[in-house]
This record gives sequence, C-alpha cells and structure tokens, in this order.
Amino acid sequence: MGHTPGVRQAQKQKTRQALLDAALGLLEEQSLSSLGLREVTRAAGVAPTAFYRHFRSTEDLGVALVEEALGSLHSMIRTTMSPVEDDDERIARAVELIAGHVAAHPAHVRFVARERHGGVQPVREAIREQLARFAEEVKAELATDASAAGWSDADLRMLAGLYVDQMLITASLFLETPAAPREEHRRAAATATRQLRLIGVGRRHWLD
Amino acid sequence: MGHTPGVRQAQKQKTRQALLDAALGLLEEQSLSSLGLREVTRAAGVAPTAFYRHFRSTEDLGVALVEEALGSLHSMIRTTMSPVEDDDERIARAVELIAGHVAAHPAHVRFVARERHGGVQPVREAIREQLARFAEEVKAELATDASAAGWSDADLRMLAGLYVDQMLITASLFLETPAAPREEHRRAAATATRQLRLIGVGRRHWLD
DNA sequence: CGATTGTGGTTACATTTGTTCACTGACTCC
DNA sequence: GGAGTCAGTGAACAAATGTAACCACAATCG
Repeated sequence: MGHTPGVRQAQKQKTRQALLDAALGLLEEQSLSSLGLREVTRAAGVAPTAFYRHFRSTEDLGVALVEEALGSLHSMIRTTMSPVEDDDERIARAVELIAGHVAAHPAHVRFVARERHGGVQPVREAIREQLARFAEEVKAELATDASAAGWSDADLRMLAGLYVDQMLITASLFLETPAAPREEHRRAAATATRQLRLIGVGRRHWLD
Repeated sequence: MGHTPGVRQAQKQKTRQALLDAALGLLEEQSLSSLGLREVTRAAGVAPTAFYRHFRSTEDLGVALVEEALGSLHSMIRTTMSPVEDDDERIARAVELIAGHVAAHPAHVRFVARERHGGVQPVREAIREQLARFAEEVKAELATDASAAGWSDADLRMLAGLYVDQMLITASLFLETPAAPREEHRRAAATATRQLRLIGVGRRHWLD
C-alpha cells in the first residue's frame, strides 16, 4: 500500500502532530519555558533527535501551538457575533459558547491563558498578534451594529479590546471549574453574564 | 560589633531577601516552573545548599513572592478608592496610580501577571486567594458608595471582580510599554481610561 | 529500475540539575 | 564565659538535559 505521492509528508505531519499533542498535554501542569525537548519526544513516542526535523526548539513548538490554539478560537468569535436581536439572548449565547469551547478544548485555552503573559517572548508576541487580529474583527463587527452610530474609532477599538479580554477572563474562569458538579459552573456563568450585561449597559449609554 | 540580640535573624532575612530579589530578577525572562534552585543561589551569591535554610523548593519561594508582590498592591487599592467626588477625576487618578505602581515595581507586577495562570498550582492558588481578598475589599468600598443603593450582593461582587481584573489588564498593558518614549504610554493610558469610563457608565445605569 | 532524498533511530558527550552529608564558625542564652 | 544552636560552605552523587555524528531504510523521482 502507498505509492501515492505524499505518503512521506503525511507521516511527517503525523509525528509533528504527535509532538504538538504531547507538548500540549505536558503543558497542563507546567509552563512552556520549562518544557524539555526530551520530555516531549518521550511523551510522543519518538527519538529525541527526531524533534529537530520539525521544530528548531521548544520555543518554536510553542509558536506553532499558538496557531493551533487560536485557530479554533477563530470560528468561535464569528459565531458569537451572529445576528440575534435580543441583547440578553446574545449574551447568554456567548457565555454558553465560551463554556462549550472551554469544555471542548481545555488544553488549548489553558495554553493561551498561561502563555499570554508567560516567560517566552516569541510566544507572547504570537498570542498578542493573534488576539489583536481578533479584536480587529470584533471591532469591524461592532461598527456594523446600529447602536455604534457616533462612536469614534478609538472608542470602538477600546470596546473590542474589552470584549476580547472579557472573553479570555471568562474562559479561564470556566477552566478553574473543572469537575465542579454544576453549582460552581453555574456561578461562573452567572458572573460572566452579569459582567457582559454591565458592559452592554455602558455601551448603550456611552454617548449620553 | 553586634552582640545585640537578633543579629542572626537579621542576617538570615537579609540572605532570604537576596534570594527573593535574585529570583524576581530571573523571572523577568522565564516562568517560575523553569526556575532552578541553583540558578537562584548563583544569582544571589550564596551556596546552593543555603537555599534550603529558607525555602523547601522554588515553588515555596514562589508563594513567598506572591505575598511580597501583592503586599505592595494592597496600599494601592486603598488609595484608588480615596474620596474624590468627580468620577473622571477618580478614574484619571486610578490610571495614574496604576502606571506609577508599574513603573515602581515592574518585576512584581510581571510576576503576578505571569504566574496568575502559570504552571505552578500552589502559586496560582496563592494569587487567586489574595486577589479574592482584594476584590472583597473593593466590594466593601463600593457598598459604601451612594450610587450602590439597590445593588444586590452578587452584583457588587461582580463589579468588584471586574475592577480587579481591569486593574491587572491595565497594569500588564503598561508593562508591555517599557521604554516607549511617551506616545505608546499615552495610548495605553487613554485606552485604560476609556475602559474604566465605560464600566462607570454601565454602573450608573445598571438599575435602569 | 537505480539513485537520491530525508524521516526517524542509535550512541555518545559535556553540562546542569536537585539533594545528601559532614563541616565550620559566629551568634545566642544561661 | 562556656555550651549549644544554626546559617552558610564544600564536595560528592545520580539523574536528566540539549546537541552532535553516524546509520537505516522506505518513499520519491529520473
């Protein structure tokens, strides 16, 4: 089996993915700056030197993880901004969406929250850049909203940044609520909802 | 010189402080989970084994650093809540205060921002606990405010948490603006001011 | 088909790590 | 002032790390 062109590259990306997955798993209990090359290869089931075929260093791997982690967030933001008329409905949907995303990709969320201010500069930079891109998208979406009439460009940028930060805060709040039966989860959701609602109120009366 | 009682303990705390300072310096370019015991003692100018006279492990040292770092934040919050009638004046003063604190203790602020979601569980826990205490203080302060009439306990707690998170966001925003001549610093301050103002607007119209 | 490319494995090495043990000598306390 | 306490030192250890050089062998391409 397999004289189809591309078998080699497919295998390569398979082990590459194994390295990424292994690293992501290990990063649930430590920071990237302490992640060892051998540690990763051991968890991935490959020889230490094989690492170099894919990444120059663990820093490099970290940057790759940023792409992977925030790629999944990409679709999330789009959905949050979906056309819903009722504001409270939209907020509830957003909180629900964040909770779902955290439940689906906890390791990715943890990684971003952890390394956003972490000890590896290139990774911080990559996260910052991606989040700035998201904020720009959010801002563009906000600008189309009817209630945005009269808002300055700086005001819109500020609000978008506020929403992005709030999204991360909410996500890591859910993260800290792992197997809490249901009660803590509810409280986290309630708090997040309230915070978004207050921002919404401020938004509606911004031009008063 | 020195038959006054307490010379010994004074010397001990002096080297203990040297260890803390050395660690804090090293942590500007890495995370706590990768901080080595020998690395710290080397930077502090003491023998590796001396470390054990003060801390059980680097994790332990990290927890001690939390106390030190958030102790300085303590006074900061109190001042922010000082009695000023004009809201915009209060916001301006708060932003100014945060900027000053970051300029005065950049390493402490960086440490808290970095390890709040970092890879060392006991340190995360310590930071969470201290921030919860701060939030409680802020909430108590908010409750005395005249405009807090009719606010539920949960609403007050939510608002206090929002302010604390916002304070950290603003602080780490200033952190990312190290030697930027003045322009970036101004923009950061402007953004922070705008965000606090929007929260203030939402606060005033919360009960509408 | 034969030649080439390149992923992954093997072995090896110099460094660095955390922790131990026994020690020294200055401060403490009676 | 003499006995005891204890912060800091020094040497030693096994274990783990990042990186290099060389090898094997299947997929690729002419």
